[in-house]
Amino acid sequence: MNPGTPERPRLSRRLIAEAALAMVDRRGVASLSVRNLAAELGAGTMSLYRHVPSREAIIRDVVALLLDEIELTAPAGGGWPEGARAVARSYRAMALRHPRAFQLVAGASNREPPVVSYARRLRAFYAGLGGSVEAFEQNWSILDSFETGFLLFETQALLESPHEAEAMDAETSELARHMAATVSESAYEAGLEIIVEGLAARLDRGAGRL
Amino acid sequence: MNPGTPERPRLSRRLIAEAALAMVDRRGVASLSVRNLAAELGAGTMSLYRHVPSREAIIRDVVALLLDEIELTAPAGGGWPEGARAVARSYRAMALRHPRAFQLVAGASNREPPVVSYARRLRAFYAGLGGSVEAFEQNWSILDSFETGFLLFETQALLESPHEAEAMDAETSELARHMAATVSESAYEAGLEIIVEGLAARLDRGAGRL
DNA sequence: ACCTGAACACCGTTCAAGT
DNA sequence: ACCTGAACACCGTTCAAGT
Repeated sequence: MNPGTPERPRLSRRLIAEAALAMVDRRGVASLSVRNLAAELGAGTMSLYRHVPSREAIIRDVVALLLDEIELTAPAGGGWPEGARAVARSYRAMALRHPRAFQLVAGASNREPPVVSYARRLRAFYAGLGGSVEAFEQNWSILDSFETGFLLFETQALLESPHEAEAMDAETSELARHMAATVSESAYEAGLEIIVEGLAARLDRGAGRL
Repeated sequence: MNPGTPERPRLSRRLIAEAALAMVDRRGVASLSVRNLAAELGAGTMSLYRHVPSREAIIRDVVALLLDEIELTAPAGGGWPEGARAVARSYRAMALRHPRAFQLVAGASNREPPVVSYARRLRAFYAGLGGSVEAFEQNWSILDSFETGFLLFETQALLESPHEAEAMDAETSELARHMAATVSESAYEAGLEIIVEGLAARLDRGAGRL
């Protein structure tokens, strides 16, 4: 049992990613430094570089963890619109679980391996729903843009406590309050409905090709 | 005329913001350091702090410059839908002029003064169009989320040269190409049309309240 | 062979010394 | 009074010295 040695689990790329996500969730992206992370893991700074090539790679791994939390399941027989709604809700649930980390998802390039592999999962999911893969590929960016943009605003609003009305005049703080109130579950659902119905109508008219 | 002294214009908050935007446009957000910026302006690092309180404040000023580039004008008599389309196109034109800087706009909090004052301009613009200010406030986040999310993807795609297919297998690079192709002017117009029409239908049904 | 401390080239910002 | 260089407390990463 080697008593005296602390029971710290052995370093691995996965463990580093999980600790990084926990750190971002707790203290924000700015606090994620290789040095802080190593200290948190009880390791020397350079030991992390045995498992991971750079800070950027750690962030990519965090994005992969977050995208993996999105569940791709839908009620049977609902077709692609019901599938799109289910994914949108699972995406939002992930964002609200990780409001400080969500900006990493929004900022991730579509070229990064974790994003590409999420796109692959998503395509297979739509194919399994009986939808046209081609239609999915032509239109997913419209729905995804709305979801990502909305959740970026909503997670930001979530993190800003209302006590910040310090140096604001009455009209400004009223406007700020109004803006914060427009990002809500019902607004998300309303936008989702408009786009899903709009895309369905376009596809029915055979105008799905951009 | 004081010959021998270089004809460098005197430092000001505005000049610093403009130089910062130029630097981000040219070399990206990561390159924007107070030290680099001061060197570019031919000043000592600490001289900037006479005009601006922090790096974060400089970034806020850059966001203000970018939001000021969005033109709020619409063809007369078109009502709010025509106004929304005009703003959306002007927003996109700004984003494409500043693909590297756009992430600063997307990442800006709705609480920051430049964003609040842009919201104020926008509200006045819609009011002038004869639209209901209340309906605008209830629904702007849906349209704005789509636009911001889409432009975030499009500006990212714009900056990634296609030569990056290095370590990708054939299927992955094909998927990446597909994803990049879905962010285009016609996709933006399609999404815009779906949302504007959807919001118009909701408002006609009196369901504008979220 | 594997691990990691020291060192390098950067940061943003404080503060006191310079004019 | 105004300006700013030196210094402080950080970064990510390289590299060579340690085991």
